[in-house]
Amino acid sequence: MTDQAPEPTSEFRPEARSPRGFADKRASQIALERRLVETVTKVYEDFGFEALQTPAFEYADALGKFLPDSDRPNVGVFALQDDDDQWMALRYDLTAPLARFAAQNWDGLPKPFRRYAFGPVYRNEKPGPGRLREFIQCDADTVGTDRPEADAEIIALAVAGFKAAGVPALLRINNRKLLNGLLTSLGVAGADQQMAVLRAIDKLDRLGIPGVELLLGKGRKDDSGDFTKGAGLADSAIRPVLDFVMAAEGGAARSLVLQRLGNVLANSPEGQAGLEDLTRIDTALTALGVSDEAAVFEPSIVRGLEYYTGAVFEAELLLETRDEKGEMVRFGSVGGGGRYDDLVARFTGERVPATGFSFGVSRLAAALRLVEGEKANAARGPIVIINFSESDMGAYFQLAAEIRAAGMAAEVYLGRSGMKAQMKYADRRLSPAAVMIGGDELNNGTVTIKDLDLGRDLALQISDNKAWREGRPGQVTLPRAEAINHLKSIVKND
RNA sequence: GCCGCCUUAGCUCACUUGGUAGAGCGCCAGAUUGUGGCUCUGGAGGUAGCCGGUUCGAAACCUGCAGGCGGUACCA
Repeated sequence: MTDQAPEPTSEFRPEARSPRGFADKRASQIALERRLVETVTKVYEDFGFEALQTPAFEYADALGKFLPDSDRPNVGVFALQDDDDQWMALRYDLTAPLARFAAQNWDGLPKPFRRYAFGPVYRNEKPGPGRLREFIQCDADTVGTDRPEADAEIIALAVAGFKAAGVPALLRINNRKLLNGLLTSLGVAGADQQMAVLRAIDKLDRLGIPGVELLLGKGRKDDSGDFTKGAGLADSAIRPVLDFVMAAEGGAARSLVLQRLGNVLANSPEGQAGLEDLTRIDTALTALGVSDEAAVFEPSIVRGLEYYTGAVFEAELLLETRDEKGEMVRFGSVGGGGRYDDLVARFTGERVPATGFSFGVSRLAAALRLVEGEKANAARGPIVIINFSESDMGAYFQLAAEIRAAGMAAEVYLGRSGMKAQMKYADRRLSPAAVMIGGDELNNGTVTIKDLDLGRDLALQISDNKAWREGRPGQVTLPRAEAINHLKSIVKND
């Protein structure tokens, strides 16, 4: 075989693409997500939560109701069968693994057990904008106390987390007991009808009162002509539900919402129990310094249907987000949580009350990028040492090592392009400075340092190319011994 | 999952009733022996999402599939 060239026709060339719903992240986004995780976990630690990491995979039965069945093992989760035939699945949140961990280690844990966790979770479902199949969450949970004050503390924690991250957000709080009490007092008994009513209530923010009214009754036809079957409530039952849902109208303070709900739920014992919980949450929140502007009661918050047993809460972003075309982008909630008293019992049979909050790091980062723009979070590059000649490589590396030892990032250009391209490279990396050690500098014992930010600013006033080139804006030549100090002063001014 | 719209260069988009493709931006190079911007010049880059059909001829018309967007359902 003399011809070693590959035969293009017989070669398989895969298309370079990322899997649907999975995305690459570049430096600026990683930095932003890291910043969010760091600030939020700091707040969690200040509240006395300890770190816990659990694996990305769990046995599928530990993840709860989305068990892979033999026909469709991958609905909702990414599941695979281990070599011992057991089904494993990638976690879809951080709460189910916590329940498993708590059940497994219960006797050895200090109780109540307070832990935080962060990391990627995976959901095998239809992706969309701001909705990926892999994303980062950051959770804090308290396991082992049924006090409403534990819920209040979790809410205060979430509020503090958003505040520390510099993100304006509103926490909206409800209690499942209110919803259950309402349904019972209206005589809505069937599980299907209960769920239909809850789903209708959940859509208040999107469809408004008229839409909810239709969904509670016969049903609703949407813009695309699709018909959604309603809950089929009688008119006499729809009215109290609407009264209930409207209790928070007009940005009412927490105490006023409680008062209004007291009237709607006057003859429901479970509803009264829920109101008692919320009253204690309100008292605790006030003591913790969480105002009515930061956290409100909102009876239309429902969240997951078979999961939460008491308080539920959701965080809404108070920023106007627009995409590149200036179109409004609707972000869903950027965090949520609530009380789940039955999760650990799935493993032990013993009811262990628990409550927690999940901070939607990826979604929040996506929203912030839209608001702040790509450039705001752009990562700075290293100081770039221009490469003139193979034979002087030693001088370049020596300086690079010195710069790093002084605590700054540095890199010797290792491509094979000419000087112009190297300057362009440094520009594109957003480097603070480029350093030149050419023949002239080596002969004279000097270095030439160009402040790229300063040069960029000066260039705005120069239109003539010759003046730009010969003026060498932002550039100085100085003794080699002064290089580090000069670079320090440039980097410090960033 | 269901309904609707869309898919042409890396990106944003053109191409009068079917005659095998263009622009702007970006990228690379030169003008400028060792200088990122500006300006000018040149260059690379496309099996028109994929498969089939209609036709002498399809980017354009039709079927199917895939992907994207919007709505709806679901959302631990």
